[in-house]
Amino acid sequence: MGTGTPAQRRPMRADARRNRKRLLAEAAAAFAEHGMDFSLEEIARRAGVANGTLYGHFPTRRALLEALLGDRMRALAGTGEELLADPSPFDGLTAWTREALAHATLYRGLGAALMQAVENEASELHAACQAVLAAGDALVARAREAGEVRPDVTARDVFALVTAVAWASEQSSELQGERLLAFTLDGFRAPPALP
Amino acid sequence: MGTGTPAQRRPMRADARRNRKRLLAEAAAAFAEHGMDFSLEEIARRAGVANGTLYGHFPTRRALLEALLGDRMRALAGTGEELLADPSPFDGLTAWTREALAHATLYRGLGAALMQAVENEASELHAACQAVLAAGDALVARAREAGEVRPDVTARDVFALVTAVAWASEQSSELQGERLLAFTLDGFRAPPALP
DNA sequence: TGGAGAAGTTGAGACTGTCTCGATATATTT
DNA sequence: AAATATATCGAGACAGTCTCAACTTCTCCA
Repeated sequence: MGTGTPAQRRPMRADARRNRKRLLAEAAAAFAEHGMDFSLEEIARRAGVANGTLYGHFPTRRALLEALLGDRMRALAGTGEELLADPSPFDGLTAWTREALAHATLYRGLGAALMQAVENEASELHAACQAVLAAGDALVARAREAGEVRPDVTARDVFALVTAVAWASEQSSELQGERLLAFTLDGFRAPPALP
Repeated sequence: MGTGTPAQRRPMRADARRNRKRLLAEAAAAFAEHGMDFSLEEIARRAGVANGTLYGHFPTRRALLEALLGDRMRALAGTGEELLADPSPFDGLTAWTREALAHATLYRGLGAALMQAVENEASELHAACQAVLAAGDALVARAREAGEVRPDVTARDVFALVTAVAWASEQSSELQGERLLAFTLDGFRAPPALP
């Protein structure tokens, strides 16, 4: 039975691959429509497979959600790398956090999975998180060297706070999210040099 | 049947009051032990009442949780008022946020209810939230007048970000929470005056 | 090409949790 | 102590998650 990760010994059987794809597609649709609270049974039904098949591919609800999230994360890592080209390091970082906020807002409710994947090596998402952190690290390091952020800020801090802000703006409003992000970024900014 | 709020016409019947108290006590215990994921049925069983009785007092899981949270919130508002006596306005605010973080950490998982109660006037918690916001407002206003926080910071911003940080530290670690709170507070701090 | 065996699918049903409601019991009032 | 308002009871409807043994379909190799 599929483990969720690409099989190690042999490639997945053709029908299995097809079903997996359909399940993910339906899950994405349902998620976009109802947020976290969709029924797995319904996903299976809409994908035209039996209930048990879904569980074969994704043992838990979380596994399904995580598979869904993986692609997004990789995209975010990509954006981070592009933003290294931004002439202003701090602006680059700002733009990236804004992007991350948008991501997290789109995938409302999944922030928790994300935060835990960062720590948990066993998670399907861990690799994707590492990629995102690496991208963030590059941005933060560049801004630090330019003296634009406090020396003790890490990519992990940025990631955590942006995810937290996204969570908060889920609870209230997107506008509030923008506001909070602004304050947060100011907290990261280096105090003006004294000399 | 009890609505959750103290009855308006007559006082609650003696047995009802007793049961309500027991239910809350059991819920608090279960919550402390298992977090959000305890079964309402079990609460009823442990309180020695039938399932339906619980639902009579608290129509939804959320109602129960909110009732539980109310006391805490009032306590937090009280602490806020005391901290108005702190000689340094910013320190007072800092201490208050730390207190709030501890609260939110204790009541892990309830941040969402809190955030929504702020906005939602129909919520049982709304009044308690207002009290907290009022206390926060006083602290923020004092710090603002002393030129210690940015002029555009509101109590609501502080509340939202602290709750968000609490959420984040739930997902990873308490240590991380302290760190994030420090950055956050720096984001609220007024930039040093220029003249 | 065909058939053995691995890989995947199926769907009924066990289980758990939420919530409803008519019958029933208890407190309070007069 | 009867009348009435107020609560409680608990079986069961319903929905969701997840399991498993029987079955089907694919793949590979002779």
